[in-house]
Amino acid sequence: MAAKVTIADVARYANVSRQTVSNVLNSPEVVKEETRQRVLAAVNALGYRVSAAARQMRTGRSRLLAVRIETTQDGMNVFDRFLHGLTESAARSDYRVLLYTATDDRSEIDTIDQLLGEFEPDGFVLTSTHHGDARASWLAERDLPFVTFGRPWGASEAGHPWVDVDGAAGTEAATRHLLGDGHRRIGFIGWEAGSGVGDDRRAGWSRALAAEGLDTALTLETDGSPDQGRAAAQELVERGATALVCVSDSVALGALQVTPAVVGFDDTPVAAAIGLTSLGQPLAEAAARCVELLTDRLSGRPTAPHVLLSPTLVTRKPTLAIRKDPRS
Amino acid sequence: MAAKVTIADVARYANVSRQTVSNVLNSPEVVKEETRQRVLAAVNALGYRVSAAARQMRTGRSRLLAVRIETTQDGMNVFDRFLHGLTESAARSDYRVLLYTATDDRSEIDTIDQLLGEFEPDGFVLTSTHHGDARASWLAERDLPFVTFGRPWGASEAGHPWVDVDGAAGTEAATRHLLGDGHRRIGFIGWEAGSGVGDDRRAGWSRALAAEGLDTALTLETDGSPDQGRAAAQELVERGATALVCVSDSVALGALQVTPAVVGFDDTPVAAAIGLTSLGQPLAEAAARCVELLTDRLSGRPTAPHVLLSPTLVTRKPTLAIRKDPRS
DNA sequence: CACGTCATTTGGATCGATCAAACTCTCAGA
DNA sequence: TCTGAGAGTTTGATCGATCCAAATGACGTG
Repeated sequence: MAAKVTIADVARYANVSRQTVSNVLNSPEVVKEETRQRVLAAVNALGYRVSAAARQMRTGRSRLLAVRIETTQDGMNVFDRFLHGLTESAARSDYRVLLYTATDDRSEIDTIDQLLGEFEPDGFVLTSTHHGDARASWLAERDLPFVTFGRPWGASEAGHPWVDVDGAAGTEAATRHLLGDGHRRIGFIGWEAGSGVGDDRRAGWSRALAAEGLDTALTLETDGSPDQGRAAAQELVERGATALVCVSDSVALGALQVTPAVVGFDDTPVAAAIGLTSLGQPLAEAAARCVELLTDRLSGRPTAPHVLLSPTLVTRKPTLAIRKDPRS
Repeated sequence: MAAKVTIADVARYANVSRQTVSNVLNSPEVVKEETRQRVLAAVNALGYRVSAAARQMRTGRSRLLAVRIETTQDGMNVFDRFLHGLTESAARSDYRVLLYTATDDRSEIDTIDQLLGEFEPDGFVLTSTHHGDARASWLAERDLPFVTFGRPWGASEAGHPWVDVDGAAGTEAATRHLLGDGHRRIGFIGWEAGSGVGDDRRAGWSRALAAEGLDTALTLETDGSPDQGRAAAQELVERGATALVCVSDSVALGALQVTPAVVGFDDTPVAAAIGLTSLGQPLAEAAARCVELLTDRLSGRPTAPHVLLSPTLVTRKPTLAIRKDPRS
């Protein structure tokens, strides 16, 4: 294990003071070019790296962003790709991602509170925003830097930077795609009303149909499971639907057992596997924007209030469908 | 933003010295019970939390574990669940997980080197071990604490703690399961020889067949894609196979388009979605064991050299199969 | 009653960086 | 020649915890 190289070692090696080394790294413009070169050479020669702990102690900045890692449920989600993008974008701005877990809003707030005392992350990224999100208001009250991936769905939580993907635009595009294929009776399988994300996605579908003067009555609510998706699809088909737009790939998976003209949401690996047309979120970009909004705020730059990205329809032909006679 | 509470504040409040507060938290046995109570009360009253930075500065311990977040490829992997388990287990031992990305072994080593200089993680968790893994030897040479999830496949990399799931035991169980269903000609679709994981999984299959005196010639190598899985399945079925054990769910997905008697590996969401029987890894436990091995080593306790866990066969009935006439 | 022992508590130094303020030159202008 | 400004560099203090060595106090013993 190489001995720790401190700023004092570099200073000695380059025949300058500690402060000058610090200046070379943090405010190079105040240092004479010749000195700067000499110090940089010393830094390289010794393999010096600033100690995050020491720097944090003095400046109060940790260069850490904290993110909650979500529980995976049925695994048909999008979080892991977002997290990967976040880690990469953060690294590009010299930030690192610190993970934590929580079971609900309340425990997440407790964890955030604890982290603030111990590791003092410079910023937080919240995902899965929802109506009456206690986390956002908690952070906002304390004036702590954070971004949400997911817009604030309640009025009271507005006013913080966020990044989101335009679900309504997505389902609208999906519905138009089905209209283009000649479908006239297109249903929507959603979640229970009241979820911001779900309602938004339903709105896009109904907007597209309304624009054509078509029936927007063919919609049902589910708990999001494939089973309920299948049941809902069954009923909607009986009521005359020939195609279905779904609030998620999970629901779409069930629907696909009833009819092939189905569009899902999130473009999960499952969609790719079974040939389900689905709406893909630009997750790497969403993550990059989150980091951008946060780091702008952290370095005092003016920040965009929010960013709304568009999903992309990924069209596929179903390769798998319900097996009528399950053997083995 | 609540003002920072330091150990000195607590000391003043409880009418003791800083050191006594520190002792209450770190070596309670040297403090008189009554004092201990008084200090703890002060800690609660003020909401004191140790500053990780200050502690690290003095002790050299960061209470951080660093893990590389893998790229997701086709998303049919297991890493996100492992990572979640790791974060939870780490938190239970008062460690936090720090993420980083890397594109290959070399860049991962560079990143680790950099992290060591800056954030000084106390330990590392390496995943996706392989033959001639440069990362493990690099860390071992420097005597840095790390665990791998995945055993060391080369002789030279042995000697560090690891946690792994017994792939051979898994495929052996899967093969026996198929034998129990009456199959006699069971094929194996694997990866190119030379990958430790892949060879191990093939070995379990061949062991089970050999034990019954059956033919172990029905095996092919692929690049792991569903397409090649499908092609391999086609050929093996033509050569007489009635059932197939697969090295991954991805390959199995392709194989399932040829015959329904297929077993995959990893029990990914895709397997659940399409009703693919698959071998599930005990990821939460694997993660917990990784943390255990690491923290044991970090606190000087004797550590188990390694841990080998068994996968579980999750049997399902295919709900989806190849669609003969793809409409829409 | 002085003294050693043990349990408990304390003050000062320290980790490695940055802040704030002071210092040293050099050079232009009075 | 002296002064002042400005560029460039240095010194000392500080962030909040823990290490170390030493002080304090209670208690039993010869």
